[in-house]
Amino acid sequence: MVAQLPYVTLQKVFARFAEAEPEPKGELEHLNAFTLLVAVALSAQATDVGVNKATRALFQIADTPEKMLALGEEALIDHIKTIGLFRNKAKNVIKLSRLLIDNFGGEVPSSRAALTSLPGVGRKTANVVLSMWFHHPAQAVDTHIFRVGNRTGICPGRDEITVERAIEDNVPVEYQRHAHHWLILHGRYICTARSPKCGICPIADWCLYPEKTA
DNA sequence: ATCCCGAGGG
DNA sequence: CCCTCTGGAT
Repeated sequence: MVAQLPYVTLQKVFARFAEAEPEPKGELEHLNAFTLLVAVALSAQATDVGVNKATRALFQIADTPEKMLALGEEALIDHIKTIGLFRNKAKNVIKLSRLLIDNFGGEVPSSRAALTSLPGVGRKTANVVLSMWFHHPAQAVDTHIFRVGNRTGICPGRDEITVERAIEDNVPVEYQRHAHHWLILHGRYICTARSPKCGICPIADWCLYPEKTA
């Protein structure tokens, strides 16, 4: 088993997160459900800053599946060239736009099965759309949350699905709605992959990391 | 387990 | 230079 913080401690941890940032929001720019889905798909192994820079102009001309198809793969590549994995992503976004029109009436579907049937959309991306757009109780586990969860002991797990369950089972219910963004922002700015900023960490008092490195 | 794959940080 | 970034498909 991976070391996990007790429930009473998690209450204090999340109360601290809530105190510092009462309404945490994602940092991926989008205009509607379609652009959110595309933005999240593009964000794989890329920074939100880089994705936003590319999608700003893109979404102005292509904010619907129809317009994305009209734009076409080559022109789409021109827009997202600066993002890693751009060839696969461009191909996926075009196919996905086609499928939304053919199979879902041009709308972004609201079930995990339907979402993950789309190319380039896996469990993580689906969970982000489900929770952010449809307000379903889904926990998306990205690279930050996986690292933070395991390093601190807040929501540990050998794989992403185990971490998802750790959040659902152990994070106090009243905090689950914002758990995703609290953890992600914490991982992005404080509990960074390299040289975490433990000196300014608001939850350092309860973190298991010092024990692990001792 | 491996490939995809550019930009930014340290 | 090496590592990391809101992963997914094979």
